[in-house]
Amino acid sequence: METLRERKKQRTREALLRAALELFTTQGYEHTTVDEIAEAVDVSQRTFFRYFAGKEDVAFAVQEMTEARFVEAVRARPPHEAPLEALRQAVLEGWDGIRETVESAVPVELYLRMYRTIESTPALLAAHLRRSAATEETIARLLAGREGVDVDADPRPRLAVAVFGAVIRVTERQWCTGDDFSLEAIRQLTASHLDLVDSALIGNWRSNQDR
Amino acid sequence: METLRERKKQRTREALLRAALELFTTQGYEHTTVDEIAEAVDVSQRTFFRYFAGKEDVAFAVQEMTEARFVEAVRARPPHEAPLEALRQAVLEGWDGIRETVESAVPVELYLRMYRTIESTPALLAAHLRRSAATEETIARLLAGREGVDVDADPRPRLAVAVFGAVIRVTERQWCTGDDFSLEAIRQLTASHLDLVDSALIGNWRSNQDR
DNA sequence: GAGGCTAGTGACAGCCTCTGACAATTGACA
DNA sequence: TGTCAATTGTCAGAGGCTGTCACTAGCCTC
Repeated sequence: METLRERKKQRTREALLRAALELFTTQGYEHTTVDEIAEAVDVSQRTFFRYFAGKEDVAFAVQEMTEARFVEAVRARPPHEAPLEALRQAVLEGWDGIRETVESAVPVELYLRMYRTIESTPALLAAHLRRSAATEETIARLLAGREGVDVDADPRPRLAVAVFGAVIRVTERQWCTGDDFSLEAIRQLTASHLDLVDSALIGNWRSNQDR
Repeated sequence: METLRERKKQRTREALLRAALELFTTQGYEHTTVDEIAEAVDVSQRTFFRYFAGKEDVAFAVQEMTEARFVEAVRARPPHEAPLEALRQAVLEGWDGIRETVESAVPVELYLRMYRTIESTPALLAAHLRRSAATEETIARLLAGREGVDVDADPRPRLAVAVFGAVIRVTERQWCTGDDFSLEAIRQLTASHLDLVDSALIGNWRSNQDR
């Protein structure tokens, strides 16, 4: 981003992104039109579509950054680590460094608000789940390669990653519907839920009601 | 469905459903317009929207029947059964009786084709995942009630159901991308994957490469 | 069995998302 | 400064979806 042109482009994109998230989180995704976003930044509607593939695309622009970071974190885990342990550490790392990951684009506070908007907007939740599925496929291939198994012949990598992803989704959902929207809260929930999986799968929930 | 009016309505709805699924599975979901579906049944576009909330809605009309059957199957499982065992039996029952569930609306063969179309169409896959999430919430409440725990205080019901759902999704995906589209194949895959979960979570995939 | 009532329908207009085509503008660079 | 290329605005249009309104066909009562 050296030339004036590139800087201008960067600024337009960022302005569109912030305006969009601000509008989405305040008046709702469905009740925000693309014209409105473009108008807020004072560009034509056509220009908006030159920067983002669609209304949905801009809603996930920041999530995309965090997902990429997560994949990289997994890739960077030591190879001797057990797959699920690597995933666990990678997510927790992700939450720890969420500020550095996100703040270059938008304030973390806006990111967290958007996170909740996604979860409470059917159309966005659907897109979020589809995106998660795609990420899971990436991770499954990553882990399979690391463990030296064929991802298409052995279903276990995909199964493990899918189970892990399921726990993450339960966590997200509980955080969004709870009342503590702090960063610490979701980090805590993530760790706690990952610890609970074994106990949950046993299914004898009545005996040890220590929670 | 006694009066002539009601029979006519029923026939129109069914005709729209079959025409839509036929078009979706042959020329693709995105490349099929609502006008086309309406035209195939010789009604106005407006009439289509009186029977179905939208293009997406008609694509899931049959899935909705099978999901309802699944929820009922879970509800009907003996109360002493462990949660995950109840879910396992319910899905397998679902596949066994899929003919009776579906055939009243469309041929099973069309249903299975649509299943694959959903999985390979991003927009439909997203909707499918969102719908699955909703079903999982229902099941979680069901199991929690059965086991006598509070679904909002104890995350384990939701965790268990989410893990189960994750396995089902991996199964669906593998079936759709495979080459054996038979009913028996998906039933077999379901059982096999459910058996593999424990082994997958251990994460030591290299040692016993018996699969 | 005639007439009123109502559900179902078609026709039309309009909003919103998204895309293609073309012209105008603005920065880059010699 | 003048030329070139990138960026943008304007216009047109398809497709999903909704509201409105008048009309028709089935149903119900007398």
